[in-house]
Amino acid sequence: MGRAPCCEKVGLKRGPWSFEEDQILIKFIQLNGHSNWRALPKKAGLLRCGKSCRLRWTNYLRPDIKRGDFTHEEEETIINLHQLLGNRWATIAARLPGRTDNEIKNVWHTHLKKRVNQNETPRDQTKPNQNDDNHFHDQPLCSLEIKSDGEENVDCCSKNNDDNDKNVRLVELAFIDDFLKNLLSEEEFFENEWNLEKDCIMIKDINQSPKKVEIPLCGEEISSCSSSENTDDIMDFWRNVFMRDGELQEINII
DNA sequence: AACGGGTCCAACCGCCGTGGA
DNA sequence: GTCCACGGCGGTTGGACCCGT
Repeated sequence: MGRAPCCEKVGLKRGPWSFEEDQILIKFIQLNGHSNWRALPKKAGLLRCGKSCRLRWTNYLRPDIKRGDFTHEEEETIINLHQLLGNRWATIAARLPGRTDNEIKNVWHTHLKKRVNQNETPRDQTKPNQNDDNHFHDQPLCSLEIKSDGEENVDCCSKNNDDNDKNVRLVELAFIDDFLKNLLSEEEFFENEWNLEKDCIMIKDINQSPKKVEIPLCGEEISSCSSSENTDDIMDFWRNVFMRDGELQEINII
């Protein structure tokens, strides 16, 4: 017996959404939020399954969705991040406010993939796994050392950075997005300004100006961190990020 | 105008991770 | 520890649209 369907499909409408359905969904979410997608269609009076409602909202109806053609900068960002991250559309989308993973996935398959294939040089083709979506995982870009006394040291992107600083920078940015999203709400993440400093991320909270929060990038000494996160939390977070994303290639017990 | 092939993109499907009971 | 519900994600599909013949 197969897995039970995500929702009772009998009697539910499928296919393209009508204008009226869109309006019902928008109004309901504006009034009540979307804490429970499964229950939402029933409460809102929509003959759709919760998943369909969530998809419609996140990919089309959300007020912060940016419509229209991708800019050249956005396309370059997608190409660069895809080269590093593979088909992790949600992570790539996090670097492009207003763009959805679905949209990025579509633009990749319809435009960018062809362009990248056409622009490939013989030198690129000599690199191993160049065309493999997951080749990023073949490269140990980060390491975590756990010393015998319990002290840990996350060496962020310490490898492969002599020959490609740009790529390393992009990897850092991808990690930082995850990092900040873990700390901030979605609104804070997109509204607040943040900069990558030499040893830390500086976040300028626009709602509590001129407060700044410093978050160390690596396992270096934390001297001026005003965040509520303590060292252990930060180290745990980075370890979890690396473990989860598969980037952690080494755990050295010294 | 009609047809057929190619392209685009919204929507669906199924799997996975997570958190609560 | 196990089960289940749920949200999120990436892969895929199908229909609308475009364009050349």
